[in-house]
Amino acid sequence: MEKVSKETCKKRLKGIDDALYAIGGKWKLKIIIALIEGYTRFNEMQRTIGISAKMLSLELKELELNGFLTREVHPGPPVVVEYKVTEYSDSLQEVLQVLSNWGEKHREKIRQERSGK
Amino acid sequence: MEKVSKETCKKRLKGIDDALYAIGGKWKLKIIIALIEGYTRFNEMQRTIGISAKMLSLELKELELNGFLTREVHPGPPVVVEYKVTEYSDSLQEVLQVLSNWGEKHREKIRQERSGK
DNA sequence: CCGTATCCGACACGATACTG
DNA sequence: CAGTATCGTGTCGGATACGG
Repeated sequence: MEKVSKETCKKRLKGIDDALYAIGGKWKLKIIIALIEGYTRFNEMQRTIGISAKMLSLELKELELNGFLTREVHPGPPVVVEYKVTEYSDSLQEVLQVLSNWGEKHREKIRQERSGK
Repeated sequence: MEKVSKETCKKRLKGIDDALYAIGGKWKLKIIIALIEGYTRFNEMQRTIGISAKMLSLELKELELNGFLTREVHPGPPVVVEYKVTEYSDSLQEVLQVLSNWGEKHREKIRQERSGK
């Protein structure tokens, strides 16, 4: 012990790799949060997340392809487009929770360090 | 209910934002894993993670500045440089575990979908 | 062994304008 | 409202070479 465990290390690295491939980047997790919290419309999400239309459009397509959400077009008029999370996105709830909590605590730590100077 | 809860949404978005700022990107989590698993040397980590010397050097500096690791130089000869995780990095254990597990399951899901065609 | 320096391409991302 | 098109910029990150 004390020394490197190559197997578990490789396994964890691989897992992180796969996760980042699917949900890495600046926007994907945020979009999924917005969807989970109930946002369904394009412009609504754009404002909430603070993302450009271009990026949102691109990311939504990727997320749909990967099974995280569905895109429904309700013929109008007015035509309405709704984005909804799939059940599969629920598997991310724990990830979201843990990561968001950590980020919150981390921010708090940074804040204290700066005021402590 | 059913409708958007703006408060919790904003809070989660902010948390994710802070987290990604500190540990986002392609390499930081992987480096921390390698350190936690016991790797301490530069070249060792480089090979294990599959990262270029340039990026590893850059990321190590950032991680040190943010309190995730320490850099120890043991005068030689031969001179030995060791990188070690700080206690604070332990706060990431849960994040790492959850994310890595999710990634593993996700990969498995993708694999099955492809073979199922 | 532990890096730094330099060059370079790819692309992530933003801003803006425009369309049905 | 829900996007697409275009343009421009910065950063990411690999390859290579080099130095203590």
